[in-house]
Amino acid sequence: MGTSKTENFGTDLNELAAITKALGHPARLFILHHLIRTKSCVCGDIVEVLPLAQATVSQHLKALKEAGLIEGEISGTSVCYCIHAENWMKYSQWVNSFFSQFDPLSGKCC
Amino acid sequence: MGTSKTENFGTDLNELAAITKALGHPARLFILHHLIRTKSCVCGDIVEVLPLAQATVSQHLKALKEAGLIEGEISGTSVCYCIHAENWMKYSQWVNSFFSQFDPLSGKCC
DNA sequence: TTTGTTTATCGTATTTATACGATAAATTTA
DNA sequence: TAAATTTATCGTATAAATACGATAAACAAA
Repeated sequence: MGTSKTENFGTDLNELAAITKALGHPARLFILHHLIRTKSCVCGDIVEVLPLAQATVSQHLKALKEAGLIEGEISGTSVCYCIHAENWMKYSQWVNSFFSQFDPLSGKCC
Repeated sequence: MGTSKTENFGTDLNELAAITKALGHPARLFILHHLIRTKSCVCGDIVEVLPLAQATVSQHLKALKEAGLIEGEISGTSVCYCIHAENWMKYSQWVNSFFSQFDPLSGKCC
C-alpha cells in the first residue's frame, strides 16, 4: 500500500482503525471465532483447523496479538492463545459506540 | 498482498471481514464520522476536510460504497453521500453479535 | 546428549492497498 | 456553444499484506 497518512485523523480513529483492520480478514475472524467457541487454544490446533500454512497462521496470530485482541501464554513447547478479555470488552464498546453515532431516524441527509 | 484464501472460511465470516476491512482505515472512519456528524455530505466538502487528494478520497468513498456502508446520490454536478441506513443497522448488529460471542465470565481457557 | 515437537522468524514471491497527478465525463452556468 | 464546476477513472509509483517453504529457537523426551 501507499503511505497511509494515519497521522492526520486523530488518535481515536487511528486506534479504532487498527482494531477493525485486524478484524478485516476472514482467517483472523475464524481464529477468534475458534478461540471463543472451542477450548483448543493451542497454536497447533488452530493450524490444523485452518487451510493455511503454519507460518501464515503464526503471522495472523501475531497480528491479532499486536492489535490486543488475543494474548499468548507459553506452556512448554506450545503456546496457548486466548481472547484478551479486558481489551475485547473495551474494543466491543468502541466499535459499538462508533456504529451508535448514527441515528437511523434522523432521515436522509439529502 | 498475497491471494487471501477467502473461499475457505464460510460466507458469514467473509461478509463480516469485508465490512471490517472497509472500516480498517482511519480516513474511511473519518469520512463515516463526518457524514454522521455534519450535514455536508457532498463529495467536495469531504475532500476539503481531509488531508488527501480528491482522487484518493474518491477511492475511499468507492470502497465504502462497495462495502454497502454508504450510498451516493447524484445531484447536478455534485454527489451526495449518505450512510446506508439499512445496511448500517444490519452491520452494526453483525459486528455486535461477533463481539458478544465471547463471555468475559467464562474465565481463561488455560 | 540426541532426537523430536512446537512455534516464531526469515526470506521471498505475489497481490492488494494507498496515494497522487492527469484526464475524462457529466452537468451548470455564462 | 463555450467555459466552468464537480466527480470518477486511468495510469502509475510505492508500501503493506498475504502466503509459503525453510530454518531457527526453545523446550520435552528418549
